[in-house]
Amino acid sequence: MTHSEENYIKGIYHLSQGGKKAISTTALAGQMETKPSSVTDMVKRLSEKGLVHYKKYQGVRLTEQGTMVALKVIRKHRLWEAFLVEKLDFSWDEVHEVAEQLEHIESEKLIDRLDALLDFPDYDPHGDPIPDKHGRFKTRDKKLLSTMPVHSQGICVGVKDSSASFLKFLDRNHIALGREIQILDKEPYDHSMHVRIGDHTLRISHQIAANLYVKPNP
Amino acid sequence: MTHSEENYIKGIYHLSQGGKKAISTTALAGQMETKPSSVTDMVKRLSEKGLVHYKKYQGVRLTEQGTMVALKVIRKHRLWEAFLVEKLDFSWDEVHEVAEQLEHIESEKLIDRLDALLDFPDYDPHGDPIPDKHGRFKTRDKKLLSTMPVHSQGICVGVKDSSASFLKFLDRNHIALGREIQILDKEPYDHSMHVRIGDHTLRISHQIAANLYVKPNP
DNA sequence: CATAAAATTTAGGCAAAGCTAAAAATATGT
DNA sequence: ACATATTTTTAGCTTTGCCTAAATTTTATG
Repeated sequence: MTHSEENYIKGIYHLSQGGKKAISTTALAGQMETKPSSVTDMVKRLSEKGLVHYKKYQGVRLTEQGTMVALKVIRKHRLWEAFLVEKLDFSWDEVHEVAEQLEHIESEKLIDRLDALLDFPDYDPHGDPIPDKHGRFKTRDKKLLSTMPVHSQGICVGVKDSSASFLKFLDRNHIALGREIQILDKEPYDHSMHVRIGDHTLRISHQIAANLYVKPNP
Repeated sequence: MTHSEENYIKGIYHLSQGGKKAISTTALAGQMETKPSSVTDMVKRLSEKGLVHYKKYQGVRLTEQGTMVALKVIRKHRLWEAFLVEKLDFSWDEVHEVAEQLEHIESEKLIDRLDALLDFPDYDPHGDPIPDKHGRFKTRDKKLLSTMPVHSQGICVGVKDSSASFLKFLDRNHIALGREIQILDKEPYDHSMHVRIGDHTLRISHQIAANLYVKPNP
């Protein structure tokens, strides 16, 4: 498997999340930041290797085998992110780029030892689940902050957008995974909200609330 | 820089060790396990990028810039090897392949943090010096065991051949870096020798002795 | 339902990195 | 010194992965 092939597989997997319909060439081109014609080329190669189902003009879907490849790459990516944060003191907005490179290193032993070194973590620094070596992972009860009712509260457990700019915004506002968050008030007009994080409060736009996952308190 | 370019630069550096003469196309092809015609192609590219001096039929030499690139790749390679042994319990015969991949990861921060995590090691698991971030490294007083006189003794500090088979041989015979070694006797006929390692003795062929570095006791 | 718009594929090219076979330059041996 | 052997380069082809432009298929619209 080339790096490029692995990246396409991962791209298809991400676009497929929450829906098992075929992914369009254009959508995949968008994800991969490339041209549709390049996608067509690659998708044919992947199809010949049995990693995707592909019929002309019908879009693309991962095969069983392709899904396993995707989960392996994602496992590596997320374990490396955890390593960078836990062992090398990277901040959570710095890890993605480096993990994009590290995820292509081929060594089962390496990744299993890394897993052990980190004490078999279930989630990466952004709250995304880390598949185990068989591709299984824990899903957790979480909702976007924007979907929660006034006065409800919970624990911040993940981000939907993991861009550096969003993560830095969260840092500046003392919002970190594991923190308790409570919705004090919601503004119907623009859907902004007033929240309490730990012991101080702030106003949050809808865009922010729609990218932060919270595990609601029962 | 592509991985392939980095590998060629590293290959030229290794062949240049102990001698500043130009490296022949054939020699480099041997090192890179490729054909001379492929070497010619690559060497032209590297020359255009200012990484090597190259004149047709005259062989190739690293420029100042090329040498810095080589030292950076070697630094990464050796730091990763140290990491694999120290933190992930790899044995010294398992690290090379994985480090060949890891050495191409591009992130200054990553490599500096790794250096710190390992407490700024001077040598890798095979006893080779690790260049610092400016390309400087410590050389140490060492001789091949085969060149040392009868009754002399010293400490094992490195290997010339770091193939898995040689390293496994050393393991099986309780020869590890840091161990004291003493030459009890030399056989003039085949240059084999009788040595003491720690508190037991064994017979060693010339081929073994010619691949083990020892720091002689004064 | 015909036709325009959008999506997709094909065709043809390019650069990297390799290969083989042939040509050219250098080295070697008598 | 000259013929031969060896080394090195060139030329032309392959694959991967991308591109643009053109052709084709699907979809959407009046």
